[in-house]
Amino acid sequence: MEKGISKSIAEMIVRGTLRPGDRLDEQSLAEKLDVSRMPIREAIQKLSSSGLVQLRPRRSAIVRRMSENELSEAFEAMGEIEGLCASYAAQRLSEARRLRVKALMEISRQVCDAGNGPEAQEIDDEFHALIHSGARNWMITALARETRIKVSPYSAIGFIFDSDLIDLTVPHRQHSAIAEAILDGDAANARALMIEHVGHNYLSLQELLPLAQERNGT
Amino acid sequence: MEKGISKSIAEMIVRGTLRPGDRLDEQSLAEKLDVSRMPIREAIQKLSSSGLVQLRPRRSAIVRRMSENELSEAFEAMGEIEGLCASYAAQRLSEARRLRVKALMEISRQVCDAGNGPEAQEIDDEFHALIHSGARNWMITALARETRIKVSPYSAIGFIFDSDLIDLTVPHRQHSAIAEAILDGDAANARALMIEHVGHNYLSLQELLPLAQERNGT
DNA sequence: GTCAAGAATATTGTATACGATTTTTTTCGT
DNA sequence: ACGAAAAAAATCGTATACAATATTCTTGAC
Repeated sequence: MEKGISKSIAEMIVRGTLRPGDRLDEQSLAEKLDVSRMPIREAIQKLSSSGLVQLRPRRSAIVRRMSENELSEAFEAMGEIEGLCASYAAQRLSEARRLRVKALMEISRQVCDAGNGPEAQEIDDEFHALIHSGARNWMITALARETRIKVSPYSAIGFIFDSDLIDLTVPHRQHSAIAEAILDGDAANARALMIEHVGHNYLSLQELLPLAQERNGT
Repeated sequence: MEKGISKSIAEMIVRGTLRPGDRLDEQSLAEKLDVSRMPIREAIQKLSSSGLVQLRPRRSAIVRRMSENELSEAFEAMGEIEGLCASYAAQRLSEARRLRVKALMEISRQVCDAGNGPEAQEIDDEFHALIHSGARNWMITALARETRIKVSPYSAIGFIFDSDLIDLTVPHRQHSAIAEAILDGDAANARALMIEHVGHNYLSLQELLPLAQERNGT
């Protein structure tokens, strides 16, 4: 693990080990990852640019914390970006990726029937990543990925799919509809369905966030 | 200038003092900015995340260099993002910003008549920044700004408006049309015109880049 | 018992130092 | 004179050290 300090820290944030508002103490991180403070500092700088971490001069950096408004706007932005990806993908998806989309939806159906939450989580990740890269524009792909990462500390990752509160058939049906539009080459529909999908995720999150917070004691 | 090392370096890149492919030697930068290598290293890390700088393990970082394909896709992405901003701005622009847009277009007309290149450059910057923030979504605004920065080393900044090869009335007319659509609340039109505008900028750039390269000896 | 001020502690920001790796220069053989 | 190998120089990556600032703890007055 010589080469991945910022990734290690990013993972702690995305996985929820470090939660929004938590201080990133350089020394304890240095001890935990068994390097000196310098690599930690550089990693934190990088993470601040990627938006996961908030720098405060002369004080500890903290995990980025979003207000309700900011979170709302973040999801609005994510809807537009992912919608853009879906629209492009509908027009440009490679044959290899078309096949993968079809296979993924079949797997998704089975996982959904089995009620396997963690697996559904992974499928959701791959589905969106597939559409990001399917846009066939490295910068749009990068924007979509970065946007997802910024939201991830608040988003589903780690507990939404994990809980019994969610009906797995809902995201599955939405994914299916998006996949169908993309495979049909219906760009406008793919975009609209994706925006709706992201919006729905935001509503789910609003319901579940309070529960998660009381469970963790934020 | 105690607090702005990464900004200093970013400016050198955006202004063209450092050009794509140039090495970012830590020691010489440290001497030039009169600090030790540590702050320089951290600044470079930050810039790599923002996309201006390309990190190469165990070798000097260099100013990000884009292939023709990458540049083309970058402009495509920029068109979509700025188009999105224009679309949102058409629906949400605050009264203060509406007034500023009107004032800016009047100034633009005068500057255009006078043939003042550098001034036209500044107006272009403010016009786009105004639309970015006019979208009233901090994340979309941030995405648009970052995208512009990433492209800036290749983009107009520094020599397009400066040259006699460009007809200042073309961007002026395009800006006017965009402004009109936004002020009319015509989101679809505002987006379409903005995408066309960015596309036109890309075409101009393709004509001018070879000239700039031979002038600078890349 | 509570609040404030000052001392002690902890933490960040930068400099210097040194080992590791890469790049350049030199040297030697053909 | 040209090319390859080895030595020298330069440069990056990390550790340690120390100064500057923030935070916490202690002490004392009301």
